[in-house]
Amino acid sequence: MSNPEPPNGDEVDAITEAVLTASRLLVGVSARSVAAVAGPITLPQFRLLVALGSRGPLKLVSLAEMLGVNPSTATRTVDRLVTAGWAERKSNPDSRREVTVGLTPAGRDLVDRVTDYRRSEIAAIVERIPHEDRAGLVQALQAFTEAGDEPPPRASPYDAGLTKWE
Amino acid sequence: MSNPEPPNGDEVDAITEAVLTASRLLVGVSARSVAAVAGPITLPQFRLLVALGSRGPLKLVSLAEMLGVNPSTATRTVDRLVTAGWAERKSNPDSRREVTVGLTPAGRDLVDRVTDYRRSEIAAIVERIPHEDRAGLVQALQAFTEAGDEPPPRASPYDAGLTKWE
DNA sequence: GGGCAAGAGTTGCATTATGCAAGTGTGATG
DNA sequence: CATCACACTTGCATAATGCAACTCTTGCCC
Repeated sequence: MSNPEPPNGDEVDAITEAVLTASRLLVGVSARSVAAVAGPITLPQFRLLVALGSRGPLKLVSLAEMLGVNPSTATRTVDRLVTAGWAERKSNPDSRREVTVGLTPAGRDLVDRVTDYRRSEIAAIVERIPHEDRAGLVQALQAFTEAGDEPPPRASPYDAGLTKWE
Repeated sequence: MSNPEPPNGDEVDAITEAVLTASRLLVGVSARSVAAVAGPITLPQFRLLVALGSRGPLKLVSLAEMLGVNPSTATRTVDRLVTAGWAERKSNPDSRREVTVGLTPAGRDLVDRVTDYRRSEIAAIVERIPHEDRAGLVQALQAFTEAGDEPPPRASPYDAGLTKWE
């Protein structure tokens, strides 16, 4: 609010709108990637697998916290994933009141396939960007990401672009 | 795959990763915005309101199509929104088999508040970006958005950054 | 050691979200 | 007017969720 540059608010507004628009596109890519690859699974189930994939085996409460859901919900979602063969419960020898949940090979494979698909979708878009426009993109996006990562110091439950909401 | 530039695949990879990272951040912003403003409402309900807000009153089938859900789901979600006072059913005088659904003032207000909140969240991030990095951002994002908008010719059910998944 | 509070997970209960299939009107067509 | 396609709606079954109550374990204090 006290910058030497003349056009400040306007610049911020322009960037904000551009980001908002790009945001919609990216969210769509995430959505289609899960739908395309992870056929029979539901989204909440997939989110749980992603959490396990990025953070390794977790105890149930931590998992619920990461996903922002009630432990009871996590319990039952894990039940279904175990039945489907994508996750497994392991009893913790150090603390018998804790249950550790991990991915099975099939679960890890599913997560990898979706991530690969999403990466390829984004790459396909990037390849259509004119070369002269590409230069600033990496730097600009990194600056944006850095600016956005700082204030919300909490851990990211938003990995894989999948949140409880969108 | 037949470009004169030497570093091509690498460049694409770098941009892809940058986009993927930014994507997670943006998705988190969307999520928090809804959660912060739209207290009692559920996400599927809010998505429906957003669809109505951006496309105006719609008949039920169109609405379901936009949201990517079964018409029966749309019917029942509309039921709840009507009960809550955010949406209203209007019979179409031209075709008695169609039902037009629109926002009530309260519904429109809710959608506006969430959108404003999200815009302010993004603006807050943008303001933390160093000036020298801002220059390329608008152009880069626009190029990205344009590149991404072309091939998927379908209408955007992803408005408001809210999809059926994430 | 006994007892108690806190923590971890599960289960009961109620509501919402969803898809598929079947049923009810309505419109368009020949 | 008979029929077929469309636009919902409703029945049915399963998943997702939160809250509250309950069972075990652990940790801690006396």
